[in-house]
Amino acid sequence: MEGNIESKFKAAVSVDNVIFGFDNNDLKVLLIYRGAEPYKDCWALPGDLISLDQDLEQSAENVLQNLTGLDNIYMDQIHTFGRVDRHPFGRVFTVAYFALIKIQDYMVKPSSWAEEAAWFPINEVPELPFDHMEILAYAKDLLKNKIRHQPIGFELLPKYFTLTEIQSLYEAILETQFDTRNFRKKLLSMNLIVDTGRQQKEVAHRPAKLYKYITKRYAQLQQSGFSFDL
Amino acid sequence: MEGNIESKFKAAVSVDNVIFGFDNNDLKVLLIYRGAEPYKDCWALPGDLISLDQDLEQSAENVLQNLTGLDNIYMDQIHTFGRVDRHPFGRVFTVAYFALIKIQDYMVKPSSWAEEAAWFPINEVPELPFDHMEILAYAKDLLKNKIRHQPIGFELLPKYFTLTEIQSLYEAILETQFDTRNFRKKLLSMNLIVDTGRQQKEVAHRPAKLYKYITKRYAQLQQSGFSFDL
DNA sequence: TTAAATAAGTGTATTTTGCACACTTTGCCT
DNA sequence: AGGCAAAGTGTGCAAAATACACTTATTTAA
Repeated sequence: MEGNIESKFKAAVSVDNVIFGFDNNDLKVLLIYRGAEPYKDCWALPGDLISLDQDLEQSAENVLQNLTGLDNIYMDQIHTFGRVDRHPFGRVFTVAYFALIKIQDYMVKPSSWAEEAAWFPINEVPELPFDHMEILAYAKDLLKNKIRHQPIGFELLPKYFTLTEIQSLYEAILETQFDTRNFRKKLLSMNLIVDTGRQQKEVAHRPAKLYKYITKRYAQLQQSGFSFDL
Repeated sequence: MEGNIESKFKAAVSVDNVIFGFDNNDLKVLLIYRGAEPYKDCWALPGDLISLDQDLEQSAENVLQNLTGLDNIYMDQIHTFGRVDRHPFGRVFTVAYFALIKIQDYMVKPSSWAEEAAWFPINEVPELPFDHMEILAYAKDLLKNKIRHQPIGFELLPKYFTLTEIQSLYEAILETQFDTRNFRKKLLSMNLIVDTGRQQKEVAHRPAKLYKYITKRYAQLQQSGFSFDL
């Protein structure tokens, strides 16, 4: 390293993840219970300081991986927060990410938790430390916008899902109601999901057909100028 | 400061601005000619290291202000770049911003330049150092998406503009052609711009009407569930 | 076995929006 | 006065969005 950088410019940089899940018609966020200062014994967004030999993206993935044991997850950078006084121990910038996970995949192996963690319905999140409330607000907003223009809702659903499930996912996130017939017509006309021939089991009513999302299809369609919209 | 942060986490953070302008039917970017190492004597995005007592947003605004003398400019955070080896002198994260300026306002007082700077048409940008090419690509992309859903195109035009000007702005950024009649119909139906009664002067053909953008109107309409789309 | 309960699934008519398309007007210049 | 250059303007057709209500499949309890 030839021309070193003056220490008056040196700050810490962290990543914070807003991890979304969907379950029982509720959009949920995964929070951790802080075991160390500052803000010990508070619920907060999972995050970590970035060490100098780690790429930014990599750090965000590591936080997720350490917490959930999951890999190959949809993640997206949200925004970077850098108020001078946002951290009580010194100057810390934080780069916020969001991740969408299939909550069912995660629930089955909670033994991998490095720290105490819990899912909170998006409207029952406790007061969060630092500027995490602001980060969460940004994340919700981005999710709302993104889900209408990109087929990312499927990341929150199990591999096989019903049309009712995806509709209520959209309704939960966008905080609106859709007409069932119109919603289905539009969704199916995009040819991104297919009927698998399977059915729901063990429900106390007419079982719904199970569909799956065809990842490749979207990539193909995009070439031809197709744009997702719901 | 009670619990200090270990120095193994300390990196530098900079801001880099992608400053867009529109002139002569061309979308342009403002680049500076670097007078210092690294990459001395290269054209690059204007940027600066953030000092510890400065908020992130503030730093981005300062870079713009120092370069152009302009204030109250539309700016937006794009993305943060944090590859380990992106800077040859050490670990430097950079937060990229974009700014939209009325190029005419700027052109008249180039004396305020702190460094040598020049406008480059977006398709004639020279090879840029660091990951600035990647940053520029992100910025173009964001601009393309944003301009279709938010009335930010006006930030690139003079206070009074013609319908032809705004159409060619959209055509330049989106790299498409619009039908004049349909474009005008849609734009005018949003009630965001009004005919000022003024006219173009000193053109060798029928002078066009001059319109202006009503900032307040958009805020009002948003309340009523209106969404901008072009 | 039958009836009730629950959610799944399905079609049509109307309104709105998007899109294609070509000629006339205004003012300047020579 | 005639030519030039860009501004400005309306209609018809096709596609998409919206509003709207009943039938079907399965489980559970009488």
